[in-house]
Amino acid sequence: MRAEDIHDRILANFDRLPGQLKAAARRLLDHPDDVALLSMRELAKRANVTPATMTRLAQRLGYDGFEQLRQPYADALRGRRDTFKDRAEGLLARHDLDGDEALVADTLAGLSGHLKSLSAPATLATISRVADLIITHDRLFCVSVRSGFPAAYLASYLLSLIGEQTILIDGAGGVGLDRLRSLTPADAVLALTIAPYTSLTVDAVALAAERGASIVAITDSLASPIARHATETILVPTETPSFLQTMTPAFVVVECLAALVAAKRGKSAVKAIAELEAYVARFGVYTADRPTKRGRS
Amino acid sequence: MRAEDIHDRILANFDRLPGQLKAAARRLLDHPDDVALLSMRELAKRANVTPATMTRLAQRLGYDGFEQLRQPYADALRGRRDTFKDRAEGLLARHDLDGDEALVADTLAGLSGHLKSLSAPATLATISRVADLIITHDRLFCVSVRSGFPAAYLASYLLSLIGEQTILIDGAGGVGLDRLRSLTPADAVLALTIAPYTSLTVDAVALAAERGASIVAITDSLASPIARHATETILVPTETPSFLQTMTPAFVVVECLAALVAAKRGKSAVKAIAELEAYVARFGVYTADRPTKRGRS
DNA sequence: CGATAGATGAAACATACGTTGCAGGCGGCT
DNA sequence: AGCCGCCTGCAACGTATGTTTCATCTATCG
Repeated sequence: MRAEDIHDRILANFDRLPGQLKAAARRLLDHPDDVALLSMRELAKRANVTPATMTRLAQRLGYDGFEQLRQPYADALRGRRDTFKDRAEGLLARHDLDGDEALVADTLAGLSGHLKSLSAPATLATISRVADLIITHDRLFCVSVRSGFPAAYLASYLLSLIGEQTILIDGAGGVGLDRLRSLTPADAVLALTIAPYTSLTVDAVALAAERGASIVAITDSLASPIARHATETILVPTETPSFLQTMTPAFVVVECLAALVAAKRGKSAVKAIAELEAYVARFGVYTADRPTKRGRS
Repeated sequence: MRAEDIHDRILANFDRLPGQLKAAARRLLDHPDDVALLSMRELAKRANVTPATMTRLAQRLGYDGFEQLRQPYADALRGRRDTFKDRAEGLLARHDLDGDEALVADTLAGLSGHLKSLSAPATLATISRVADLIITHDRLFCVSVRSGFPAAYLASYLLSLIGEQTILIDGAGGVGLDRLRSLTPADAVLALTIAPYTSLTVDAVALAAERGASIVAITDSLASPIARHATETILVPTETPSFLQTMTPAFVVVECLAALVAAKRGKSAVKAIAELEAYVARFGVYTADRPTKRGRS
């Protein structure tokens, strides 16, 4: 039930309400923000009404008590962004109750909510700035290991595809951060880690900060050790109904960044792809078995 | 004093804060809405912290008590409500977004639609069957290169995390498909490629079919060369507003599979994670700078 | 007019709140 | 090693919360 529904319900019965309840109801309609942010007693005082009246209003509207009535107002203030909260009770229980498919459906619904939260104006603006930042720097070093590695790899892969100079740092072969030696202020670093934070990524950012390179942090909190050194920080949600965390929002951010850089580069990006494809085709990387002529990667 | 100022103040002192206060402060940074809408005790519980710690944090930041700290967060919430309402009214009128942000917003909207299409009953059922298939086989070989590689890596990483036997085949080091030599009908192969299809992946599937292994194909068409040999096929959409294709749906499918397998494995999955974390901690893979001492969110 | 059902306010109630004092524990310093 | 200082969890405190009870008041109808 949403706060607006409560308002509808109030208005439907408004004329039939006795005087004091009417005054109380009016207060809710006129100052919805107060409902979640003030105590019920304070609310009653401002409506010139006894505390008991507020409880009675809630009951008259069909709720057990005032607390139940308050909740929708709180949700409205949040912008109803937590999709997971109500179902985050254990994964195992859910599996027993509703079956596999319910778990998957919940996960998908939650991710959908996360994507929506990424389109908050502030995040959009940050992503756009980061795309510019990538374009205006010589090289982009992508750093991440473990769960964050797929996104870093994808950033490196896609941006290379469209002609950017990128270097993937994943600690493979035990070379650690050796490749960061050549960092200059003309370079940028894209670092990605969520709690628990990986040392390699954190060290890379610290080093990059020392060298004066620009730093883009994709992470889960402003308090993250990599966020505090970063030029730009993109915060990504990671909660799922399971105890595993999701990297999908980070992955999506990377895809958006690539699309944005491609758009800004325009024709030169398309040309870079065409060249690479021709180059790669000679080595038989791709099969001849293509479904139609439309596809490309 | 505004909530943002508080955040600045927190970040300025963050490194100097003792562990528990850090965990508490982190909660404020990451969930500012909760500060005004939840009780302090509830807030403390969610940060895995004693109620007293919250009071102490407020005092350390220069406030008399928690109530004083809460007020700015409440103000911020009231202020934002108006801007939210304004946006909700002209949501489709995205003209105010500049080109960059519109592109990102469109991409996100498209992905959101793709996620919804994944929750079609048929797809849900397939994913569930694949999870069972993984559990009932000895080992899982994850095969993919190029754009699909992140998803294959993630599958291998997550499933290993929860105790499954997985082997990642990515052609690194030029060893190609050598590791598939040991394939038996008791093994399963998770293969992933979209048009243009990569030879390595297609060859791997052909080989696996010969050997009688079970095959899960994540791909973009029933006509895909890997779909035709597959025991189970999961179709993923790949279109975006850009000329780049998206791997996000495939990535999401993998995360769902991992969650499902974890749920089916139950406690043994949790135990596997705990063991691995203890193991890995000895090598300093993770920094000490963790949000709480107990747990992952 | 008297009876009665509903509305109202005051006060009592159990509960949860935010805070504080205390004692144990850990790490850094001489 | 021994000391000191700072964290930290626990338990208790006084207070404010939301609810309920009860007595009083009001309005309506026979």
